[in-house]
Amino acid sequence: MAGNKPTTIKEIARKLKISPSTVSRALNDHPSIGLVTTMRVKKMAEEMSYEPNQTAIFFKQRKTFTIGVILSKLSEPFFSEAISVIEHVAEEKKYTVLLGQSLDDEQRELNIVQTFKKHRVDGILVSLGKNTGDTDFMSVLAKTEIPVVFFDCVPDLPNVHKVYCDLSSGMEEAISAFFERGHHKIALINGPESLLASKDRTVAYKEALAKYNIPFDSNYIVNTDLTEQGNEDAMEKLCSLADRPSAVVSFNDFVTLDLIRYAKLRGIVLNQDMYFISYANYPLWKYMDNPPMGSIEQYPEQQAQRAAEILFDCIDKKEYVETPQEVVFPSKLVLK
Amino acid sequence: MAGNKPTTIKEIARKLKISPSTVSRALNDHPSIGLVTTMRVKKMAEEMSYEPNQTAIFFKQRKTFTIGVILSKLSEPFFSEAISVIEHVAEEKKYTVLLGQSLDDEQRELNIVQTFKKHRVDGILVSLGKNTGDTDFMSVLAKTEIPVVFFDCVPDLPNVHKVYCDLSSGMEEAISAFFERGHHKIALINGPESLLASKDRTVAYKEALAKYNIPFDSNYIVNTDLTEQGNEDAMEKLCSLADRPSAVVSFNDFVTLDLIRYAKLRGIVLNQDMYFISYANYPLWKYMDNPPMGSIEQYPEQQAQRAAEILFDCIDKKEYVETPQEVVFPSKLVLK
DNA sequence: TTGTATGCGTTATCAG
DNA sequence: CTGATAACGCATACAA
Repeated sequence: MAGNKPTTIKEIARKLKISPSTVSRALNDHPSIGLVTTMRVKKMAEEMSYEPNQTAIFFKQRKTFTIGVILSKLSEPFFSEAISVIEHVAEEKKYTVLLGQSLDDEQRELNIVQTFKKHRVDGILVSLGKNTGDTDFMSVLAKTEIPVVFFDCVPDLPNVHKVYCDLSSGMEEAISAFFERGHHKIALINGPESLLASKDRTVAYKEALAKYNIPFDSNYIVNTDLTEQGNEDAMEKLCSLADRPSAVVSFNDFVTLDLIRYAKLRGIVLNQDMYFISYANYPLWKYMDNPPMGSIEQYPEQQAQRAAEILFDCIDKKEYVETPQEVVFPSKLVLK
Repeated sequence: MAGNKPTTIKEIARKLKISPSTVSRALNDHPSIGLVTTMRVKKMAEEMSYEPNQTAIFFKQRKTFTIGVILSKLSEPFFSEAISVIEHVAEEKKYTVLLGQSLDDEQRELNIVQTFKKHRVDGILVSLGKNTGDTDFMSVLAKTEIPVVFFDCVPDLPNVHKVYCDLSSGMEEAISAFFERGHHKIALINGPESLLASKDRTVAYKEALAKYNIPFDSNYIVNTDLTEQGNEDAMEKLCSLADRPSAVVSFNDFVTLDLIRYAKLRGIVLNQDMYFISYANYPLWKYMDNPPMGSIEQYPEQQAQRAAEILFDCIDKKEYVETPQEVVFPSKLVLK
């Protein structure tokens, strides 16, 4: 734990009796520097355990080789998988990842962006919080030169880069799977109405019902605030209907966990009295004795991969990203 | 998306026909600057939408207000919980978090440290990878002035700050719980032998057995490499013993998931033919129809909280951290 | 092939 | 109270 100040280029130069610029160039393998000099410099740098001061370099180059990632929370497997991919892509590009969890709080989200701006990140990847009203957030972001790519939870705006999953294909497959098995009373337990993701599910649900000529019953859509209590309440509402549904598409796997648990309390037998399909396709079902009928894959890795690639192409000023990119993956039902 | 270069202090100064230093001071509420001037400057800064260039400030102040966090992987709830706490503490101190997942690969771990050093992070929090031999990693880290605090997976070294969970108390409680229920054939499915965490478990296991006068049988300790296959192999080994154990302490909850699954395939009835207790206390058991007997809580939040606090105290050069801190939380059995 | 000079944006020191 | 100047460490245009 010696108190040595870090070595600088100047010191190497002095020791070698050459100019700092030569040292700088040698260290950066500048072609105009003689091989011998280069070697000498590198050797000395090694000896003096020189470490370039990146803060100086960042400052000078107006680049930080850092990207910021904003997502709701890492405890959701979707995001922990996504960030792993992002980190991996970043690593290959010699970039580092600054992390910000919004916890679905819009104010936090705004703070994170401000912090990222201060830190002069070279780019930002965002999955919007579940309660984010587009407007404020976007206006803060718009005022910046920093390239931004949205993924998963994307704003309903043109002129931004976004990568997301089309929920409707999965919904269609879910309703189809239910229908084929004779279900006609199919409910939707949806997230908060304010949420774009919820709206999309509602639209997709109605469309899919229509496709199979199942009449839409507004009692069959209930909302949850995604808390345990909210999930149970939603389930209770459905169960107490005179015409109880035999199949449920739920907002996501976490919600379904609560639904199944609650159903059991109510004496409802899973995959007999009631069938479930939810979004996310989390790995947890594999270990359940009695998993729900299916889950809809939303491809976190692929989304993250594409989003990161687009972001880096923005940073590298590739031409094609001058027009807003919109990449849509179809979601896909996976039967359990 | 205007191509405006960010405003600088100089430009504000020029516009106001005063010197850059005055602007700087006004912006920082320096007491020696007149109220009027301060106001004028701030107003102009606002108008020109001035944003301080942090990279310049970092450079000058030799501080980045960034800490690096190295952990094995975020898909483990332990770490996603830990990082949330860390982020929270960092946020309060106006710090940002740089993320690095080692994925239990020592080479990656080393690269991450190098990157963090380059980025001149003000401090590093590390939970060592499961396969990390202390030596290399530590020597890289030792050569740095950057304060480091280890948590959870800590090196077996003095002279470093570390926060971790004492696995033996939980083990003792687990063996006790088994013993009270009449089990005498208690096995340990442990992680790789190379791992400190494994060694600790082995020691604790033997000690606890001794306490209850249960003779130690070396056949009752089997190792897994923590892959699904490894877990199944370990289980297979135990099951094929002439004197099959009736109770198992396993490395962690994820391993137990595989064990239970495999036990079922073998026709072994959970909580009847065989009982399980594992480390981690992940929230998943709540949703299982037939959970294992218990799980041992390792307090990710508390560990992360203390580790982060100590790190920031190092950064702030609090006196007490001049001597290496060692904080140990007891682990605790939670019956399901 | 190498050296010299300059500037990135900010703040601290010293003068006024 | 305010202004001029230097300095942080590095990269680069220009000179030699």
